[in-house]
Amino acid sequence: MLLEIDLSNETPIYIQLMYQIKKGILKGHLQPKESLPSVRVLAGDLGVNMHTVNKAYNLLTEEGVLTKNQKGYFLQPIHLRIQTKESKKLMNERMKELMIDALVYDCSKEELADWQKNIIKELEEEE
Amino acid sequence: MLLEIDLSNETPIYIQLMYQIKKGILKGHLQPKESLPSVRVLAGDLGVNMHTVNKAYNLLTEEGVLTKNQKGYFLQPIHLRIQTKESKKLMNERMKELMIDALVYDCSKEELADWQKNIIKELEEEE
DNA sequence: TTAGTGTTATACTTGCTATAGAACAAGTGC
DNA sequence: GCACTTGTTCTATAGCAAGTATAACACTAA
Repeated sequence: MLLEIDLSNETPIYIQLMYQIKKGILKGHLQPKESLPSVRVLAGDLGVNMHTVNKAYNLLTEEGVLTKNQKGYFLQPIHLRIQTKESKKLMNERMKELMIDALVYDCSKEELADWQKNIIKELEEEE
Repeated sequence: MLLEIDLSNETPIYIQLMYQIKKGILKGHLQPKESLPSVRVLAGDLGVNMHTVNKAYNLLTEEGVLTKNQKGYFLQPIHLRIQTKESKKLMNERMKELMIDALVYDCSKEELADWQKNIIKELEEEE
C-alpha cells in the first residue's frame, strides 16, 4: 500500500492518513485481516512523527475500521465495522452543512444528486 | 431573524454564525438586500465578542453571500452569489471525504442517495 | 537476551479561536 | 458643527489543538 501525505496541505496529517487508509480499504489495496505497518515504521517511511501515526491508527480503531493487540494494528472485517450513534450524528451534521453551502448557490436537487453520484463514480474508478 | 449560538458546541462560534445566517437565507427569513445587524449590535445580542461576528461577516462576504459598505453588511442578491473555483474545489473535497466515510461502512449507492434526499427535505421542512 | 510491538508521560513550538480594549475614518441625522 | 453609528485596524491575552521530540514501560516472539 502506498500512502501519500501532503505536508503543505492544511489538513492535519493524521486526518490525511486516516483517509488514505480508508481509500486503501475501499479499493481493496488492503486485504481483510491484513496487518498495518507499525507506527514507528510507517512514521519513518512518511517522515512524520510516531505519535501522529499512532493518533490516526487509534482514531480508526475507535471508528471500528481497525483492531489492535500487542502484535500491532489489523483491518477489521467489514461485517464488524459498526458505526456508533455518535459518529452517525456527526456524519449527518456534515451532510447537512454541505447541503446548506450548496443550496445557497441556488443548486437544484438534480444537480446535487448528480454531484454525489459523480463523486462515488470517481472513487470507484481511481486506479 | 433569530440566531442560535451554542457555546458548549465544539464548532467555532463564527462557523455556527455563518451557518445560521445561511439557513436564514434559505428559509427566506432574510430578504434580498436586507441589511444585517451591525457587528456590535449582534455581538451584544448574542453575548459574544465583536471580532467574532466580524469574522463571520467577512468570511460570508468573501464567499459572495454578503456585501458590505460603510453603512454595514447586506445580503447579496442570489444572482450575484458566485462560487470561486477554490470554494468549489473545497466543497468537492468535503463531499469526497463524506462519501469515503460512508462507503467504509458498506453503504449502498441507493442508501447514500436517499440520505442526501432526506437531508434536503429536512432543510426545506424546518419551520 | 534481543528486537519489535503498542503505551504512556512530559515538554516545547506553532497556529487558531475567542476575548478585550482602544483608536481611526467615513457616513448619517440633528 | 456635533453626536452617533458604521466598519477597520492594532495590540494583547488566554486556552486549546497539532505536531514534534525524547524517554521509559510492558508484552511478545525469535
